Amino acid sequence: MEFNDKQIEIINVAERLFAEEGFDGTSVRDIAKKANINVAMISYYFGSKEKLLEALVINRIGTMKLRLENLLQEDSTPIEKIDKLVAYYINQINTNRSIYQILHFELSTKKREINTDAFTEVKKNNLKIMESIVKEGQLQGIFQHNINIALISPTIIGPLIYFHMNKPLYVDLFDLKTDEAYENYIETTLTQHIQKTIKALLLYAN
Amino acid sequence: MEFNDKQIEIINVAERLFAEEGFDGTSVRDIAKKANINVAMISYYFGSKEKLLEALVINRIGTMKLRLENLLQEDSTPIEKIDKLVAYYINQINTNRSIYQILHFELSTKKREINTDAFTEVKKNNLKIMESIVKEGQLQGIFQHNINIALISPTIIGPLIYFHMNKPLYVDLFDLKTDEAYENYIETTLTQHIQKTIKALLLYAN
DNA sequence: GTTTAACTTAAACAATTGTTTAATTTTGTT
DNA sequence: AACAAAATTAAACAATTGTTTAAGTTAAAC
Repeated sequence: MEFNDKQIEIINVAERLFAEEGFDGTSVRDIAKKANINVAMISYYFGSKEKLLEALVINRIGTMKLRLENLLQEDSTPIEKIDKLVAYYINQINTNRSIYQILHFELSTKKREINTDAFTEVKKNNLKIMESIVKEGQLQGIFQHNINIALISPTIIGPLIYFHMNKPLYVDLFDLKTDEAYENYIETTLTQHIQKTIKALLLYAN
Repeated sequence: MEFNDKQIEIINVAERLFAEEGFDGTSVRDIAKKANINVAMISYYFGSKEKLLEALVINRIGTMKLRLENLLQEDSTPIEKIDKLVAYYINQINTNRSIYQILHFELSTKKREINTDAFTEVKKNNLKIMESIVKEGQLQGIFQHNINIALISPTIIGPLIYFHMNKPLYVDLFDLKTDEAYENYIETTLTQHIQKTIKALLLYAN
């Protein structure tokens, strides 16, 4: 599906508003106003508000496909690969924060039936990559063997999501007065913490 | 604030619907119908839909206060305490799943301004308890020292929340056909994984 | 038994919702 | 310049929203 400039603008505005106010908390008139278009254009271009959500989801997931294959081909150690993978995950979620927020809400509620197969596919693909890295480390005798590989992704992404969910708390605890300080904390301290956690699990846990 | 039976029933129904459909996705008529009361009763008892949400939040957080002090007083090892704490966290979130779902959405969106100070307080209290356990372990020379204690809670709760968010994925991956199998997986395998993760972090990471 | 307060109801309220209509303007093609 | 298609608009639409009203019923106090 190809979108023209106006459609892209509508999608961008919708993404921001759906993430900030929720799908049901956003009216088509809100979107129209912020996108400087007439309300009717949403139905005209997308058919309905719900189909706009679909278009948004499909469009964003399409650009979300991880290109991690190069991580595998590099001749770095499994540990280095884990570090890179974690950093990549975190960066991925941070740069696509809005759509993750939207999708996670939609996944958790029974309200709408949006097709998240593509989202699931992305996750299953990530799992495969994780699997190959861990097994390589196990073959080399570095990583432990009793590892539930499918639970590693939640152990990486979960803390980040939870951190975002409780932004006010952590802004307070770590004195992150500006958005920049907040983002910086995630990129440095939180990323390192998660890397350390995953490596500890793979290297030492029994 | 004391509630009579009818008010409690309204709050219970509202909790379920707000969690399942979102606050904005739930109409007062939906609540009234499921609670077998007249719509006007909601305004009559709570003032407004939004104040019903407030009442719900306050009421639930009130019963959420952790009683973990006994964990500290017991003469068990720091490692045992960590295991117990993780299990307690997981149980806590599972038994209060709906209100957590609601609160986390409200925390992530700018839509409404609900007072989450009590929620923050619960978390800060949990952090204190975590701090005392970790420091005890460090004093005994068991736990590592370069630990960011405030990031341990996200490392426990995050994976669980993420697991719930992606229930369809994990039901598929682990073949959890019934709700019972799903709950059982969390109580056993996921809990153990998280315990293992935290212990690895505390014992071995550097 | 009467009075008062609390509860419950159906109906009405105005505002907002997503969507459609029909008319007009813009754009591109010949 | 003439035409057709696409884009844009304001207005209208029916439905749903949260809340209020005013009349009614029930329960408790005296």
